[in-house]
Amino acid sequence: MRHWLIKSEPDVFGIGDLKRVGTEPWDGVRNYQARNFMRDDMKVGDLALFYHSNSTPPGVAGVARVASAAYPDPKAWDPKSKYYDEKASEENPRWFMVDFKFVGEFPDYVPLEALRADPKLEDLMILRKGSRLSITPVEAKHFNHICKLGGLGI
DNA sequence: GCCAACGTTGGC
DNA sequence: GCCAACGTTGGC
Repeated sequence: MRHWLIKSEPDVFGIGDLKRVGTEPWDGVRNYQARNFMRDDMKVGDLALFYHSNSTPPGVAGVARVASAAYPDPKAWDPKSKYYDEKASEENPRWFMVDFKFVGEFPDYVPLEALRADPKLEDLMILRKGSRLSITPVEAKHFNHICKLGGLGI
């Protein structure tokens, strides 16, 4: 099993929203690297850290599980959607997504500052300068360590 | 609101 | 294939 970190703005969709709805299609990803991770590498059952970006403070809020194989993102060919892409179509979808299922919310929110301060997380991808990728792979040891910081036993 | 860093687009 | 211009991300 692989581990991931997914970013979301809590003002738009946060861990509380995922808890409420249970399962959510992760649509709107419009970055090729992130798409490739979902389409080619994610497997049902993989676990992901749920990161709150653009929040005060930013940090990891909980855990989600990959709940579907990748499938085309229909918003890509919906002209009314803000995720519309004129080069995508049902025949040639271009953008893919998976569903995420709520696993748990951290009893102890882990702020970005705590991630940065932790020598064990030195090479975590999102801590690299200029890292903006919304979906990144995470090593199992890092995943487990962050869950521990969050007070969630998986 | 600022702005550094990055990805994408399109002219050439 | 280069690269300038542009748009976006996301911390601060």
